[in-house]
Amino acid sequence: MNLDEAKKEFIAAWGSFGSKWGINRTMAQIHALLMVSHYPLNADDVMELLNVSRGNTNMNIRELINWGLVDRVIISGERKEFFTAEKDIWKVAKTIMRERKRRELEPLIDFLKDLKVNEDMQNEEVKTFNETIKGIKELSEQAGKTIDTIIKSDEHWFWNAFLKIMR
Amino acid sequence: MNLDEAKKEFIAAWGSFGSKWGINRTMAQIHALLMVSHYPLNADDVMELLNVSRGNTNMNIRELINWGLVDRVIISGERKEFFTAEKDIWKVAKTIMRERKRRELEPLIDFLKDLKVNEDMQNEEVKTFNETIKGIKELSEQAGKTIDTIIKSDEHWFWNAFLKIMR
DNA sequence: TTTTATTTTCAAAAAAAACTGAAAAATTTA
DNA sequence: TAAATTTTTCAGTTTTTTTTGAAAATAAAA
Repeated sequence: MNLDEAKKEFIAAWGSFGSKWGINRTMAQIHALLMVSHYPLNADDVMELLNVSRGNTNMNIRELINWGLVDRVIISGERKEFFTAEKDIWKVAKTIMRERKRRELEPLIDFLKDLKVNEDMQNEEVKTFNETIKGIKELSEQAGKTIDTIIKSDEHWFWNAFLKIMR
Repeated sequence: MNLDEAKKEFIAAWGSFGSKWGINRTMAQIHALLMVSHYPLNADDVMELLNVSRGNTNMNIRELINWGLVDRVIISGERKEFFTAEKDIWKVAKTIMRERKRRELEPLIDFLKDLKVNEDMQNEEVKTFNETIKGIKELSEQAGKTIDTIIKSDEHWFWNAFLKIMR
């Protein structure tokens, strides 16, 4: 397989994988394109390579920047803005975990904190409900702590430690 | 807050949380409804409680059964089928991890195995590309192994072991 | 300042996903 | 067996999400 074919396939696969996890296809494809691009690209490059409009390109790049997955790059002598993405997948994974925690897990935990039935608390059904919610809240909190630990950790340290425990 | 209000809020929240992770809202809501229901429910119950059509109810329940998140229950004397969902969130989480691994992670790993540029392999750009892909493949494999370990493990053993390592 | 280049916005269009409801199929009871 | 009930299917509809493209805003150059 040659480089261009391989890149194309990777971009398509990353787009389809992302869309199964609630990330829109174009955003995932732009991310993939920048991850495998040796040089920073500008908006026109992205438009041409992925066949998407200027507006779409602009909005999804901005969103990727908000996620911390893409950075603006200044190239001297160039008037247009250029963009790059981190290539170290471990760092990428940490960024995604941090953001999903902040955007989705933490709001869920806050919501669950206030969700308790105070009436008729000796009723079996009420007890079960409160326990189910408590279980979800605790699992979410534990997941949040785990993410924090992973984010702070060095890749090799983390996996080695994990494998040791798991043995 | 009373039980019915709390259930309603939980169902709405679970639906919205699910849809951020690529699960359709109704499917997540049916799952939530069954998780907090003290008794098995039939299709008519679900239709009425969530205000959705019979077809929608049927398809999403089937999908939840495919995921292993909902079970059919036979109630003697009843002609209709009834449904329940596991209430232990740890078991639920393990089921979801196992299924997402099987449906999404493993296909990605298989795809990445075949994705290698063999032409011009001393070229810097080709080298970088192959390394990026290799990194993604290795992280995915590691994630897969971690999921396998979690699935096999007992909840308390897992968290205790994890906390010990992480300290 | 004016002109040119670039980026951003957003209403409208297109595409994708989800949902409905009634007919068909399957199952159970009589 | 036929009748009654329940479940499933899926073409058509609705809703939601994504995308376009042109105008407006911004920034840089002349």
